[in-house]
Amino acid sequence: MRRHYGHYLRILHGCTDQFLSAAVTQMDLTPVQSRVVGYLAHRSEPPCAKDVEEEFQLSHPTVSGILSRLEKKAFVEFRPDPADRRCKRIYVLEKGWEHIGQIHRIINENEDRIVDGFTEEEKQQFAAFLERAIRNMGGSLCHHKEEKTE
Amino acid sequence: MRRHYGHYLRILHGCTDQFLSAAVTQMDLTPVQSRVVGYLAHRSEPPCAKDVEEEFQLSHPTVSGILSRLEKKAFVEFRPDPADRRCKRIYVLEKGWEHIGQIHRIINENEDRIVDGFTEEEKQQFAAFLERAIRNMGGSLCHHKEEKTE
DNA sequence: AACTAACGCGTAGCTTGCGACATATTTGAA
DNA sequence: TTCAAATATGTCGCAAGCTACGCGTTAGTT
Repeated sequence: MRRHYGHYLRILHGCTDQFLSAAVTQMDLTPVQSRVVGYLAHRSEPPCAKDVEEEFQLSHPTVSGILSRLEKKAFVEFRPDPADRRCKRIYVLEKGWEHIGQIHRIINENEDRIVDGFTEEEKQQFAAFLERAIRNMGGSLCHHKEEKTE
Repeated sequence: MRRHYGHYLRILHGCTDQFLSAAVTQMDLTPVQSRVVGYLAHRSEPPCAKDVEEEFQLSHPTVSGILSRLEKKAFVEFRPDPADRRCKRIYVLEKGWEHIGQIHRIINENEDRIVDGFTEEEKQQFAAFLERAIRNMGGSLCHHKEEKTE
């Protein structure tokens, strides 16, 4: 029996994005923007654009656009790295910090919703399947070493 | 332990799209366009845009754009439905039929790659997890009643 | 028959995704 | 030291995703 993993993945990704969208628009953020702010905030060292690219497996023009829109809305700010003038370090500003708690809450609710009704074992299996599939497709996972906990 | 299903889904969707992209660009198609042509071709009745929206769970402006680009490239053609003047039926043209075999082959290869190394049972579980997650997020699956087999 | 609601589609304007090309900086090797 | 390669970013132009709005057609109600 032929299954449609790619088709399902496309649809599921769309649903989760829509769900996230509904919850973060009130903060003047889009789904990806909220994820990026969440990532930036949990890092102890202010990352540069390249780090965001790797974490989210996105191309640099994509990340560049997301960050510049976050800058325009005063969620983040760029400051040159004195040690390497090619990099621009990304600093989360007040407007970003204000919403961090809610952003994490919303993202966590979203995660819980995806696997609602799953047993703990099923959740573990699902995550493992996703990781295996990502590796099959040549993707990589930066292992997200929770530098800051809140 | 907190897991990152949404993050993983985003990345996995990106990887599969890239993989598909590399394989279908030679036919002058994008990943979504190839999936849509595949869908249109396996239907016995020429569907209208609304059917595509439901099958792919996409908004109508998105589908409208995809279809008009396929029309511009002469993969498909629109003809008014005499019974309902609101609808435009979508007909696959020669240029579309030429590539159908290869499109299905590429999509199937893609599916196989996603679950490479999975046992039959794991494949079944993975598909079931995806379906459950889609329903959790309010999505629906048109049950894809393979009208045409080739 | 008339009117309203639901439906299918079109368009505008935005964000997000990409490849391709260009620029400036850093690093490493000759 | 010098020069090439690798690195980080900028920008352009496109496809794909959305919401919000509008327009004509169909269907259902009275």
